[in-house]
Amino acid sequence: MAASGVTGGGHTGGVADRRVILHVDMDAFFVSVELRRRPDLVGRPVVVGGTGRRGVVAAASYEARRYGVYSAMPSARARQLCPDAVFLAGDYEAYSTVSAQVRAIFDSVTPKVEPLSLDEAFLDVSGALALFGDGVTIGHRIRNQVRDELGLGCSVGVAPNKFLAKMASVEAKPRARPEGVEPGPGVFEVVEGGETAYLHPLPVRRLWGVGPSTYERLNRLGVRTIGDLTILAPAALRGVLGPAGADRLLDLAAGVDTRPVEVERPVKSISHEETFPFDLYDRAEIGAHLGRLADGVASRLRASGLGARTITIKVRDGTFRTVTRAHTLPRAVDTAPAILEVVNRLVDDLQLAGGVRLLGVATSKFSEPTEQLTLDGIDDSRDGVDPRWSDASKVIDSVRARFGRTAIATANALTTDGVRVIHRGRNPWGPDGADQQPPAAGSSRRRKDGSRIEETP
DNA sequence: TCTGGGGTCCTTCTACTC
DNA sequence: TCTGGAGTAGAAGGACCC
Repeated sequence: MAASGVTGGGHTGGVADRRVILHVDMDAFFVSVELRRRPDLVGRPVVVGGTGRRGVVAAASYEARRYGVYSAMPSARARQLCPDAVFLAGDYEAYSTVSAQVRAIFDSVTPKVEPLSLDEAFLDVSGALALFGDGVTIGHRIRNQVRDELGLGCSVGVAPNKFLAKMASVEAKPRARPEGVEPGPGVFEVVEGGETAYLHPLPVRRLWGVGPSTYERLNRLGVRTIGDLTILAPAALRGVLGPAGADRLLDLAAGVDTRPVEVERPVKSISHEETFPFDLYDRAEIGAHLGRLADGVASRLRASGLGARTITIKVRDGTFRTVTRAHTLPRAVDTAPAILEVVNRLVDDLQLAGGVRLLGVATSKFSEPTEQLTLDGIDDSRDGVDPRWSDASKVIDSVRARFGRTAIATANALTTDGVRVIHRGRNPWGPDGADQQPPAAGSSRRRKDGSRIEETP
């Protein structure tokens, strides 16, 4: 097993008051799950993600990364860089199942687990040191268990806080270079007292919260490394990044991060959005998609026992320009018609002219869905929406629980012909290959000048 | 060659109230 | 009655993360 990299001085304080945080990051998680089912692909460049036009890469095997393929890259670009790669559409359900199995291993070490996504999590193991040994020992224990029980690889960062643990897990990872894949140490520790010695020589881009835009602004100030940041006048940094952003970066550059590992974080927004393989021009078809998106969001709200006061729409046009519009209701709602009522009003106010590439519906400002008492009794009219929708929504939920998500749909989710139910795109990383057929004859595809494109099926 | 989906947090601007 | 300042909430967009 690979040795752990250790930097900095010794520990301060005894075991009882030491804070030891692990960041566990699965290695090329989605690809690794696929390779368990397709062992014939082991050692080959494999890419998981959106397979069609407008799709993006969700994960790339280390062999694919040698060619410069990385996640979030447009799939078309990935195909160019690595034409021999095997492209697979993602299987989100399978990844969720395996993620739960990984989570069970974490839970066997400590109850303080904060998942960040399907493939990574923070673990506060401060209370487990007496039982299992120090952080590095626990890191190796988890790696071995994940490999032996699930046949997957992961990398572990060990440090006194979340930020440093995350930085450390990057050091622990394998590296893909053009000449080959180099295995990483597997476990890497940043020891208390050695934070700045470790951090300061690193490029400032490695800091959490420094993306392309902030990096560009820091570059103009002459900041190249994390150490450069600490000798800059704080006022200059605040002028460029704002007080909150500047103070956060300065803390991180000093290795300071007091955020606890949060086992349960309250949800602040629930949304659905979708990019279409072809731009939409027809208001009725756009309305049908909005109905479906509103229905999906409402369904998730009810499953969480939440109601939302703020409804936000997101529209991206053919030129990739994105606009959002929001409206806050006096009371919280959780039914599709109540959400759709607001959504349609917001979309109509936009006065769409060109094609629509993406539509999104988001909800926020949560509380329990409210029923207001009036002189006549309970008023559940939800801003003009028939109160019986509340009961109908419960019926929809129970039918779907029994027969599956697509067993029932509201009339809103019908196309203009009133027959075909519009379903969600199958791949969360963009329209997949099966979505690539252009719209049928008589549908809404138009040229940029607005004239209709007639196509035969 | 075009650029996903689901989130969070922050900044700026505006409207409103006291 | 008018005006200005402070505080707050909402709206819109940007940036970032996985």
